[in-house]
Amino acid sequence: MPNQPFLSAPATSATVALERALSVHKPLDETGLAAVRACFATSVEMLHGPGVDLTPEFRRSAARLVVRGWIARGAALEDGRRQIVGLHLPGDVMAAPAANEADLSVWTLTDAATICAERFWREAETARAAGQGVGPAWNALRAAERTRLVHQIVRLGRLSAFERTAHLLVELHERQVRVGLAPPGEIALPLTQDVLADILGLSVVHMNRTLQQMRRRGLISYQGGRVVLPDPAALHQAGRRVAPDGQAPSS
Amino acid sequence: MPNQPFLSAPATSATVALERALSVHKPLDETGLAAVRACFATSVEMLHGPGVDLTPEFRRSAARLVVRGWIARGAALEDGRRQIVGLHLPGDVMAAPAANEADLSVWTLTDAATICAERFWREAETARAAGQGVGPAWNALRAAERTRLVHQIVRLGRLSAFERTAHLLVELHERQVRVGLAPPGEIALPLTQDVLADILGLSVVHMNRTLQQMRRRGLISYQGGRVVLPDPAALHQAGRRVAPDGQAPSS
DNA sequence: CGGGACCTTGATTATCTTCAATGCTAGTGG
DNA sequence: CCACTAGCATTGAAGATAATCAAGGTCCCG
Repeated sequence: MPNQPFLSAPATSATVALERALSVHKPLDETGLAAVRACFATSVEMLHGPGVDLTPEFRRSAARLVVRGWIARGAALEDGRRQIVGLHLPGDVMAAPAANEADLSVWTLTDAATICAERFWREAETARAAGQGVGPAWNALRAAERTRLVHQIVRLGRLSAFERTAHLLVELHERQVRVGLAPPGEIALPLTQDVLADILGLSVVHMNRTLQQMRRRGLISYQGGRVVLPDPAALHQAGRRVAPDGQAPSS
Repeated sequence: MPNQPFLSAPATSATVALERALSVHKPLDETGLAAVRACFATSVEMLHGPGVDLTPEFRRSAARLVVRGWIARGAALEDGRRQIVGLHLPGDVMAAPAANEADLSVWTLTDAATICAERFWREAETARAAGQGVGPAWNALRAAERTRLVHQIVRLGRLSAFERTAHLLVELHERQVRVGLAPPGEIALPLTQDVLADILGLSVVHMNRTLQQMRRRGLISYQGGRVVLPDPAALHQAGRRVAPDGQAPSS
């Protein structure tokens, strides 16, 4: 259990995922591309094992780019309950939990690699205020992050366990397909049901049963951290309607 | 039911609440004060009745300052379910729902007055990127808004109805006391239990019973839109622990 | 007085949690 | 190679929490 981060080779291509994410809004030209890369030129990738608290990293840099792996941001209550607020995927720029979010922490869910993004953050924010360069794209990324928070609230507040699950999977699907992390109809999901439960505000047991229900209905199938969505549209529909407790088709 | 907004006198002092909110971080000097006021000098206050959708207003201006009244931002599902994502109080600057938040809407909960804040928004964002003028204060306000979203997620995901209610009340209390909207130990709460239920992801019936429970335990008392908190610390505690179903002390 | 908005109550049902096992698989050390 | 363990998925049973359904009740207002 490597609690101690390792250093890795200086990474010039570590920004590939970020470049893709920014390009979703509008493809970056050569100048923009170079500017983004320059922000990470002197930085060194840091490797983290799974289940590692990233708070120490954030003490040194207030923003980090996810190069590889899945990272969770969430709160842990005194009595052991845990709520994951959002997920960070490769290409995401994570801000350190703010001072008024002292109860929040950020930790790795899988093996992961991150890199300091303070310089990029500053430059992107400036560009945003000016509406120049990566500004609009960066703005779109930040807006998408906020929208995900809002969706999380609606999920937890008003959707049933079944709907929540479908809704989350659809969101992850769109998010991954958009930046090329997964082909259409598939999701990379290297998460235990335990973690999924903490995202969706459910108990592990109920999470398990809900996933079984979705499999029985043929909405999903999965193995080894890879989820297949035979009919994304149907799943999308399931995320916005109350799911009647239908009979299992098998015998 | 005035669905049509009225115009009111040009408002120079409409920014009082905003000035207070900004000053929480660091008192504004004369220059800063003047700069803020200048952003609203030529604007006209707009009056809205309760229960009015503000989407049309946002079509004309992407940001509005709440001068008076309570405003909700939330999503309505096709089948009638409704989840309020956040509340806007006097002094808040509301951004129009983003393009990727098409399912979101903003509506008044009480009589309200708003004013266009596009110019202020632009200037504040510039100041923020530069770290000058109202930049830091504006940054703090925006961070606080994000923190409230996060808290909302934790509430809905992992707190019981009782805890949720306590947690929300504590948050509203701190928020109002900070900007002088309520004296310590009190909260202005001009909301129906129906609306509270839509904030906390509960049914109206259960909302009602939960509030009764809190009253029976002496944690709150209220009448006419004004909640009294005899012991804010106890309420705060109630927001972070599972509430055992104790007996009512009366009789 | 009637109507509407809101609060309250009781009874019933559904959803979800908790508790307690069991099984499976991969990794580990003998 | 095999017992041994740890982490994860799964299952059944029981219980808690919250939703739903269906009435009343109160207050205010036209």
